[in-house]
Amino acid sequence: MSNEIKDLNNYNYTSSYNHYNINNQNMMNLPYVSGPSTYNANMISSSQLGFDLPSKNLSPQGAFDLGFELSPSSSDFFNPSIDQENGLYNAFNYNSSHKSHEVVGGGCATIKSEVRVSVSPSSSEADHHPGEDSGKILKKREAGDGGEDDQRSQKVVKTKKKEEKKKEPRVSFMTKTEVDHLEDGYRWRKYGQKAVKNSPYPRSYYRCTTQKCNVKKRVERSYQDPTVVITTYESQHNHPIPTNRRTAMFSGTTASDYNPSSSPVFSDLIMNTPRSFTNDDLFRVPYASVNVNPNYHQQQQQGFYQRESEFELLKEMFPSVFFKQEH
DNA sequence: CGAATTTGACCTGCGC
DNA sequence: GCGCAGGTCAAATTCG
Repeated sequence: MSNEIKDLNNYNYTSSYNHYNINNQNMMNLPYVSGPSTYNANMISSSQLGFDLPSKNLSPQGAFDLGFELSPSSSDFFNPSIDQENGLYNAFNYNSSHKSHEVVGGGCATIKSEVRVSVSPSSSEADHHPGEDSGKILKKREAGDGGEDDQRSQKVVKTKKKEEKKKEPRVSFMTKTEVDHLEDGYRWRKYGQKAVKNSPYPRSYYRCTTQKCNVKKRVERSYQDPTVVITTYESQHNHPIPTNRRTAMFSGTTASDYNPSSSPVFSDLIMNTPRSFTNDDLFRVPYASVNVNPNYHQQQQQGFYQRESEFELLKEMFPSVFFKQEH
């Protein structure tokens, strides 16, 4: 079975693939996860994010079930038929030229999927503490009132912010979809939208609507391939998926079923991310990616920041991915 | 009518 | 210091 997955995902292409640079942002060297997905009744009931794990760790079930709900009529995933020599660029070309709308009317169809994941320990904008936003607001309001005490407290806040910023984990996914905002089981409120430089597509900012949950996500479309949506999650959910979620995730997974160690919905990736990323050694550069592809891993061992520990880190980042495989 | 989205203004960090 | 870009706020608007 794992061989099947291998074939489906063209594991061979990974070496060049992993160096794909999207949007000229710092999300380069994105490790990716890929695998066949199953659409079932308008929902991914069993999507395999085939982390390129050592095959012994990769169960036929796939790395985990991807918790996105995708409208079959409006989305598809990366087609993993990649030119090995030219990497993902060719993947994009491939997709645009082949119009991979092999999707997926009614019933059930298995398609190939590909999602990239980037893990970052830092963020440009952190606000993982409830008070942070309010602090900002405070600043804003106080700017009008003035006051030296205010300015002093602002400085303190600023310093604290800086320290906190560095610890916020980020996870980025690249998904080939026509839907900008992918359902992941949680409830999000859009709080902003900005034009992105060099891109015709705006970036949308969402915040988890659950009280005291400070998870944010950014959604933007790649200007290089408009069919690719880059979703970046920041921080960790501190709550299960909302119970009354109309779009409860596959196989009836709801909050009542919630079990961080066993319900491998996409959201768990966030939820189970480590408490913090304080190990700067693991991340010497912003967005240093963790690539768990075995080939890539071997190839990059002589690199600067590809180390064994990164594999371990990813394990920690995605426990539901790794530990599920073990049995 | 409450919740969610839109959107212009504002804040912050960074490079020059 | 200035300008730019990213990120956030919050009033206005739209939606269900």
